[in-house]
Amino acid sequence: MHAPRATSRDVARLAGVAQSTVSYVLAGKGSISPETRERVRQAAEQLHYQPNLAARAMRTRRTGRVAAVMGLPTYNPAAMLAGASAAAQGAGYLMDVLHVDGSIETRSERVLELARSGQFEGVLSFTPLQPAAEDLAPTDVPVVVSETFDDEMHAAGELVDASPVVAFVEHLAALGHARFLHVAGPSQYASAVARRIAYLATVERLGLTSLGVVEGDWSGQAGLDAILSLPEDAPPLAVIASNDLVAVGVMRGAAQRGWSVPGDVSVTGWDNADVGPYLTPSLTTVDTDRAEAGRRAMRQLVAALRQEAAPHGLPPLTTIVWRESTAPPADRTARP
Amino acid sequence: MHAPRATSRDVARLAGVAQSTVSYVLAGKGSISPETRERVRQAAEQLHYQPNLAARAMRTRRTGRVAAVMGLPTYNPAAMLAGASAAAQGAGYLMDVLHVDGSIETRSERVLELARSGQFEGVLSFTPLQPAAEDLAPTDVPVVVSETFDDEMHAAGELVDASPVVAFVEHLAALGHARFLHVAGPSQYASAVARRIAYLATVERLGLTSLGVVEGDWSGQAGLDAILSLPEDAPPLAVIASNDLVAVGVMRGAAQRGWSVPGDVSVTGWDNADVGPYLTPSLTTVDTDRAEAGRRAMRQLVAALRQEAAPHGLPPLTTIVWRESTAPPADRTARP
DNA sequence: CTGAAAGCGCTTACAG
DNA sequence: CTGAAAGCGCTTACAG
Repeated sequence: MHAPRATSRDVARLAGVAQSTVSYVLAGKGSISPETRERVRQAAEQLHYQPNLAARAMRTRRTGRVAAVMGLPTYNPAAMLAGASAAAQGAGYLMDVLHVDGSIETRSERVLELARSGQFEGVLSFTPLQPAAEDLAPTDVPVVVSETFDDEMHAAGELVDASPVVAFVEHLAALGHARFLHVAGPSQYASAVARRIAYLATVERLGLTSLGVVEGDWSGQAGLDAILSLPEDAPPLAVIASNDLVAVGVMRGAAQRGWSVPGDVSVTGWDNADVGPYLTPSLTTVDTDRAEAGRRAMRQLVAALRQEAAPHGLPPLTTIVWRESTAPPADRTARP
Repeated sequence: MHAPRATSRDVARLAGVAQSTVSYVLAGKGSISPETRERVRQAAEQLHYQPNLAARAMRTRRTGRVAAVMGLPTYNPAAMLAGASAAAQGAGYLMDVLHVDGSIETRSERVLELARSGQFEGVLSFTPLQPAAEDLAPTDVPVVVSETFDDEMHAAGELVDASPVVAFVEHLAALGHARFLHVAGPSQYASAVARRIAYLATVERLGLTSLGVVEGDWSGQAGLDAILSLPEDAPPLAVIASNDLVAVGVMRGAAQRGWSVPGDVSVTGWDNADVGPYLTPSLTTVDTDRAEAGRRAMRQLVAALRQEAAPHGLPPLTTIVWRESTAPPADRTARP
C-alpha cells in the first residue's frame, strides 16, 4: 500500500542515468536529449518522486516560503489569509500561517526566531511587533508588519479607518438625529482610538450632542450595558457601535427598555457579519475588503523581498452598508 | 542594524572550538567541559545563533513539524486550531496550517504532495480526502483525516453529531409542540445528513407532525425562504435550523409574517455564535467544544506517528444551550 | 573531553 | 549531451 519516499537517486537508478541528470531534467535546465528526458520523467512519475524541499532549500538557500504571523485572531481572518496567500503564490512563494501570542515582546522574539530559522524567506506579521523587530532580523529575511492591524497610530491607517464614522454621524444628523452615543473598542487598539477621535470631532463640528463615549471590549455585553445605563429620557438617539456584535447588544438593550429600533434608537455596527441582513431590523454596518487587505499586505512583503518600493496611496478598503437599523428619529412627543 | 545569519561554524570560530562541539553543546549531548560549554553558549547568544532547520531536518530526517490542512473554513476555526496546536506542541511537534481548496481529488493530491515533500512528519486534515490518500502517502508520513469534519458517514461521528437534534425535538414536544420543520444543511455534509435522519426518526418515534425538511446552504437566506414559503396556518411550530445564521433567517421570516418568536415559532440554532445571547429573543443553540475537537484530532495524528492506538469512546463535544427562542406554543385560538 | 569526517538529498559549475 | 564532484549546515558515530 504505502509508498516509500523516492529520492532523485532512486529515479536515476530506475532511468539508468546519473543523479544529476534527474535534477537537470526536473528543473528543465541543462541540455538533455529528449529520450533521456522522457525516461527520467517516466521513472519519476512511476516512483511518485517529489524533491525533498529541505535538501533543495539547503542547497539553493531559497525556501520559496513566506510566513504569515497572526496574533489573536481578528474577526474571521479567513478572507484576509486567502488574499495574502493568493498574492504570495502569484509572486512564486508558498505561504504558511503561524499563530503567536503573548506580550508584544514575546511575539517579537518569536518572529525573530522564525526569521532566523532558515525556514522562511520573509515574514509578514498581522500582529503588532516592536519596531526593532524589523531591524533585528537577518539581512536577507525581510519582516513586514501589516499596517492594517497595527497598534501604532499611522496617519494613513487612522484616516482610512475612521472615515466611515464620519459618514455615519453626518448621515444620521441629516436624518434628524441630534443626540449620539459611541460604544468604543478598547483604547489599546489604534482603530478604536481613531474612531473615537473621529466620532468626537464630527459631533463637535456639526454642533450635535454626545451622551458620551463608553469604552467596551468588542462584546455584545458592552453594547447591552451601555444602553441599560442610559437615563430614561435618552431617546431619540443614534448609537455608533464598535462592531456588529456590540450593535446587537445595543439592540437587545433597547428592547429591554422598551425603546424601538430604529425609531427611538438608531444603531450602526462594523464588520458586516453574516447575520446583519437577517436581524430585525437589519443592521447598518461597515464592510471591509479583507481579501484585498491581505493582498496588499503580502505585496508589501514581496516588494521588500525584491527590494522594490511598495505601492502607495491606495483607495480605502471600507464601504458602508445602509440597512434598516438607521432611520429618522421617531416623534416621541406624539406618543401615547 | 541587520544581523547576518550565523551558522554553527561561526559560533565555533568565535568560541575557538570545533563545529561539532557547538552542535553537542546546543543539543545537550556528548561530554563537554563546563567551561567550553559556557564559551559556546555565550558565542551562540552573541551571534543570535539559531540552527538552520532545513539542514537539521535533512540530517536527522525529522522535521518536528506536522501540517494541519483545512478546506473551506469551518465557522471560526481559530479555537480548533489552537487546540490542535497545543496538542502538537505537547507532543514535541510544531504545527503549520495550510489551506487547500478545489475538488476532493485536487485536495487529496495536494495533501499527498505535502506528505512527500519531506517538510512534514505527519499531516492532519480537517477537510475530507479520498480514502486512498491515507494509503498513498509515504510509509513514514501518516495522513489522518479528522472524523469531526468527515464527509463520510462514520457511525461514531453520526451518533455524536445528531444527538442534540434528538434532544431538541424531545424537549420541544414536552413543551407542547406538535408541528416541526427542519431547515437542513446541504446533503454533501455528513453532519447535515445525520441530523436530518435524527430529526425524521425522532419526529416519527414521538408521533409528531413534520411540515417537511428543507435543504439549505447554511445561509440566513435559507432560513428566511423556508419560513416565507410556509402556509398561513403553519404556526404554532418548532423549527430546527442547521446553524445559528439559518435560525436568524427564520426569526426574520417569522417577523415578516407577523408570527411571534418563540410563541408562534420556536427555533433552535447550532454553533453558539457570539450574537446568540443578545438576539431578541436570545437563541437556543448547540455549543461545540472546538478546542477539544482540535486536540482530539491532533492526538490521533500523534498516535499514528508513535504507532500507538488512538484513544476511543470519548464523550460528545456538544452541549445544548437553552435560551429564549424555545418556549411552549402560544394559544392561537385565544387570539384577537 | 574534543575534533575530523561522513552523509542527509539536493543543485550546479565543470570536465569529459 | 552526460556524469563525477563539491557543498549547502547540520548531527553523530568514531578516533584520538
